[in-house]
Amino acid sequence: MPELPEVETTARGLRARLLGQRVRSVGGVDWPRMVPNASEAELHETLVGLQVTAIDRKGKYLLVEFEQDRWLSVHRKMSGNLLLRTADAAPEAHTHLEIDFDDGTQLRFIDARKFGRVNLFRSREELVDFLAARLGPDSLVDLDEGMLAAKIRGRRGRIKSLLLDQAFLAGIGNLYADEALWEARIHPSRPAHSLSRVAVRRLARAIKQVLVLGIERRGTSFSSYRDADGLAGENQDFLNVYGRTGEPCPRCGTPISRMVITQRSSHFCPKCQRLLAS
DNA sequence: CCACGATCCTGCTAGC
DNA sequence: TGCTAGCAGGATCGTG
Repeated sequence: MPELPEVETTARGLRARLLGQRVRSVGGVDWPRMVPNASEAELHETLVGLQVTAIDRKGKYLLVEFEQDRWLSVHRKMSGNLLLRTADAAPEAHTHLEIDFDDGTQLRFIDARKFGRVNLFRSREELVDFLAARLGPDSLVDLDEGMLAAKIRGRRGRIKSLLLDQAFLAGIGNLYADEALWEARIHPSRPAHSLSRVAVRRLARAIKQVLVLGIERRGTSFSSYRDADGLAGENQDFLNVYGRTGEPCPRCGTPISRMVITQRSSHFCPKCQRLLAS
């Protein structure tokens, strides 16, 4: 599942190879639903001949800026990958969009589950409105203890649910939420407003830590995630709780528990992460 | 504000 | 071995 570290890793890979490249053609759209606001022909007509001027990330959205204030946003949801290949490389299954560049590089959007989405924007304002309607502050760039404390104030929902809410904080998904809560020793079901000031500080630091380490390890390849060059990350070798139900907590040895919160499995240590605690 | 359930998809796995 | 049922998950929308 691409979350912030996986999107950031991909953005870095694409930036190194695509900045300054000019679009030769856009095609391969075989599932129109994945591009809800443009047809393949519109994508091609809008982007052909334009240079890539920036690659950015906001939350889990990858953003590509072209000349003439044109933009693409890509959300990979669960199984989507963006891969750089040469145009004559062997085709890959589940490819739903191909962008060819002047130097022979081909950017492929590959997504077995077809949940991913690509959107075209014709101005920065359109893009900013789209993102503002969906995303809160970025959990890597904007997060600090004071901001988190202010946002948590008065929120009675479970802390795990809040961390998964992209309008609350953008970029955290199920895996990094579980890892951050374990690191901060906070039970995922704790009502957000019940966290002490010290606990909020631990959480802010833990979120930053798991995201930064995730990026240093080039993402978590738990299932299908690959970077722009098709390589797996390494963070899956360092997980403390996610997907480790029944295995010993690395801190105290207690078997890791699993429970469902907001329709999603949560992994935590029942001893280190008490429901009634500071 | 908050919880819950349904929806979208298909690869994978557990179980028979 | 071969089949099937169910799970996995991010975002969005509807209901209570």
